[in-house]
Amino acid sequence: MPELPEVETVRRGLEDTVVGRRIDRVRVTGRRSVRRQSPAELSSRLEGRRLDAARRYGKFLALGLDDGEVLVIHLRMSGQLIFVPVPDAVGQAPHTHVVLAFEDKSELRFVDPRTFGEWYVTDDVGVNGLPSDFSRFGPDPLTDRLGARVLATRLTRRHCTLKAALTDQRVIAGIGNLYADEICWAARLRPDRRVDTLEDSDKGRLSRSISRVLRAATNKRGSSLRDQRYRDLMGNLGGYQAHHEVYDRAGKACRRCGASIEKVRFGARVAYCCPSCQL
DNA sequence: AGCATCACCTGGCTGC
DNA sequence: TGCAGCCAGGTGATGC
Repeated sequence: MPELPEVETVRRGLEDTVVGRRIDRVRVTGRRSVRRQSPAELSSRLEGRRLDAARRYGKFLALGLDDGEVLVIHLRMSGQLIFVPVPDAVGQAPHTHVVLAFEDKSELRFVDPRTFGEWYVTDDVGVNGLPSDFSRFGPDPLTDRLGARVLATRLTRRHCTLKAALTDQRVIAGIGNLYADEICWAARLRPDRRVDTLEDSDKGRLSRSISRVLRAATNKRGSSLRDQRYRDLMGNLGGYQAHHEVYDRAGKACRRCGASIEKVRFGARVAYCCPSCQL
């Protein structure tokens, strides 16, 4: 499931491939991927436009068009973008729901088995080139500075668990299930710890861990899990899975203290953590 | 206001 | 072997 490091890897791929290309034809075949507007409307607002910029905020992609509008793409659980330079040579993968065909015949294809992912075009764009309603999200830890003081402010008057706060996009944008667990381990804090019990020193470690884990994962081009679902635009796997400390490591030894990693369940979600060195 | 729960969806896994 | 049933997981809506 793509989170910030995976989406950032895809964004960089988009910058290297489709930015600068003009859209010739849009094919929407899936029923659910375009739902805020009709597929016909989406197509007519895209066809003839040139892609001018590939931006990202949290887990959202925002592709700037040459008329000022923005194409927003969210991959959600299983969405994948594939760049195909020579379409005739490559058969279309199952669950391909949207295709942008460019004037030079190359294609950007959207594959999404679980159909949670979404595409829409909006003209409600701020000066940063992002949709105005993205202001409801918290800071993006890769592009905004998220120091201990800022983080502490964003966590005040909250009584939820640390993991719930980390994955709440209104608090911080871009963190999901996997990286929340990895960040908690790096900060030596339990994911089910109540945020109102955190000391200043905890928040300091937390802010450093958020930045460190997300940067390291982005440098490794994200994580591909056992299903190898996540791939970048060119079909390459990510490399950060080899560096996971807790995620999907139940029963294995903590590489910091040797204790057995636990899979703990709270609320409707599951989290992985070390019962010994996370407090 | 803020927190918890649910709906959305389907490939893949578990267990009988 | 076959199949039913469950699970994952981000976001937004709904309920409390």
